[in-house]
Amino acid sequence: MNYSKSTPITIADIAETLGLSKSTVSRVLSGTGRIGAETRKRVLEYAKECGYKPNLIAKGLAVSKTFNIGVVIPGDAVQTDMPYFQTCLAGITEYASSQNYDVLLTMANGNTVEGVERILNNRKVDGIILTRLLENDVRVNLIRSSNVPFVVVGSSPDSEIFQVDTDNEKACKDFMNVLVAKQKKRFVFLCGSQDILVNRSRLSGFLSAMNEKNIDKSDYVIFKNISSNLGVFEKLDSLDAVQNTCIICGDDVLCSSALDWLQRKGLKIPFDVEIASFYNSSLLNQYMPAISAVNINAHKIGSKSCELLLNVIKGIECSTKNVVEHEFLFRDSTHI
Amino acid sequence: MNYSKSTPITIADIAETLGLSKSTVSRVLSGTGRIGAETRKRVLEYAKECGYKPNLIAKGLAVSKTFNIGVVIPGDAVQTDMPYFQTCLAGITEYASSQNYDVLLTMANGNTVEGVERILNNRKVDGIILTRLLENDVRVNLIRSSNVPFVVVGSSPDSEIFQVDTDNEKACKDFMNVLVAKQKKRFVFLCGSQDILVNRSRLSGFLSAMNEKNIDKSDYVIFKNISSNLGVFEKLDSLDAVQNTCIICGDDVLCSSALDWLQRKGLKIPFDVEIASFYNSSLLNQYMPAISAVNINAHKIGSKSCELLLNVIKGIECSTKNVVEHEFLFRDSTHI
DNA sequence: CTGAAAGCGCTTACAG
DNA sequence: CTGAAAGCGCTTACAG
Repeated sequence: MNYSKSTPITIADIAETLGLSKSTVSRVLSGTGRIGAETRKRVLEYAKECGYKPNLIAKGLAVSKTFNIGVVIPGDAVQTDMPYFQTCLAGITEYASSQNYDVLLTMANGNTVEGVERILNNRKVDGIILTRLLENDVRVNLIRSSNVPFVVVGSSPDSEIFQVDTDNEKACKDFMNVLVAKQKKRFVFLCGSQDILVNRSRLSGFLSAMNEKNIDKSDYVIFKNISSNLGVFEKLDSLDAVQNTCIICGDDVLCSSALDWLQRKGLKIPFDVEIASFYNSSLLNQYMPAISAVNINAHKIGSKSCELLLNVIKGIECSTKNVVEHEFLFRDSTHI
Repeated sequence: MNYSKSTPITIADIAETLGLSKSTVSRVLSGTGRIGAETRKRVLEYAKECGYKPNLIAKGLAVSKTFNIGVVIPGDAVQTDMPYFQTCLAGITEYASSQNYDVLLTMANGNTVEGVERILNNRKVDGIILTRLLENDVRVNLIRSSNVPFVVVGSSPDSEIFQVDTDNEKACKDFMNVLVAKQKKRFVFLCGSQDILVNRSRLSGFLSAMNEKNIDKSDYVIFKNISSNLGVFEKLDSLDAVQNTCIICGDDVLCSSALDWLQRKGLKIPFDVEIASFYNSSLLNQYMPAISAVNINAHKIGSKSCELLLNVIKGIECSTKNVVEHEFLFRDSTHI
């Protein structure tokens, strides 16, 4: 009965060898209730000595908690989104561990409930983080009706949903304002599908800056709903002159394509044309010269969302909108 | 006491309303022990009717299981590795759910024990999948001494470690054999760091094919330990003639760089030079023409490793080496 | 075939 | 400040 490996030590063991009751041992170990200084010391010392580790499952059963949070990430993330979600996930797991919580992972393909349903039925989590909200997301209804607390990574117009995101509109606007202030070039804005919320925000941000700075409509052109490499090529080919312009890319995929196009044309950055992106991911890391971009702190978005969730779980009053700061990277691809 | 939301129904509830003992209800619900047909029917029907869901935590406490597996993925995976691990993870989670298991995720940066230690201390998993083995991996010692079953995604010389992987050497050898049989070109092999096991295997595979087919040493050249874009450029620049060669890339990053170089030089694939990669990931998806490559089934590696782990946990005798089949994609970048 | 009881490892009123 | 007891929701010998 002494194989420490096969039978981890329990509170009962400690109580017995110390001649105390389980209640007392439990209380000092969980730091609750008033305990004699001497007793506390003995228990603490012995617990450390024998390497006692509480059984969280048992504790959970007793207090109706799991000390797990469920995280659902898109299983069908295209290559581009992945670095974002992966970094987010890193932020989440790090914060979770710091609070002695573990992460139960579910991958959901599209607007599918299975994974979330499982996690809910199995009752193995105290709360859920949803990392990509969809239009009419069936999963939020499901989670809601289960009464399990949840937060969303991203933005939702639903003001009752706890959410954390970057203020993309403001970020893009401010970024453009800096650019506009420092130079007089023609802007070409390449933007992705307007079905995606973040692309809309970026477009709004761009436009706000143009309006605020009174940029003449003839001094910028916007291409939206671009969805592919070829789309970018096509749009850029359609320009009468590209010299002396600054290409603004809605995200780093579009930016890669644009860079590809520039290279084929033999145009030099930033001399012939300047270029910048509204999202900086590792996709852009390789490029020389370095690309100016808005830098979104995915890691922090992750940890913040975890912190928020844990607070909601604890019943702490939380604000529903949470924004994490972005930063600007003005590098060699622009004259700033 | 009737708020179905706040208090999920338990076995005790069922037993009471059916006038049975908890034991009996438990037995029919878990399908163990002999039960009267009539009783079984009543219980099953009522359970379904009231939407009974077993509390896995409680069950786990009773039977000393968690119905969770821990998966540790590299937190510092560079962009290239990520699609591989992400796909693997998808395979793991899918198989796990099919067996009513959940996945506890840990991200480990490099040869770090923290995450694994947590997962072990918290005793929330029945087994662990390690998705990137390192030289002298401290984590395997840790896991071993904890007696928690584990399997590794990848290959290890340690024959006591349960592992699942593609047979990279064989894959590359066979791939080259096909290429050699169909054409007479000069081969240029670009290979990554020889500190990484998989790169060694690929090199061996390449060499085996060369030897087996009696290719003269003057008909191929090998560049190893290439670690960057520039490395590739440098090596390729050093060639006296590149026309009429077939470039074999050790992985898809090297391949991207090579493609980049070819484009800059204005060389046309497959007319001026052919090219193929020993690993096909989404990185290569974009290219026109499509790149011939060895296709590694990461999803299957994931699901297989999960299946293996679950079998090991059950105490089923398992073989320690497990290989999952690869396939060849001969596409337009080669004349096959 | 079914039930009463003890147990998994913890917590927490309730007494004292 | 400490302990005996009941409980979290399940399982499983042990009887019958």
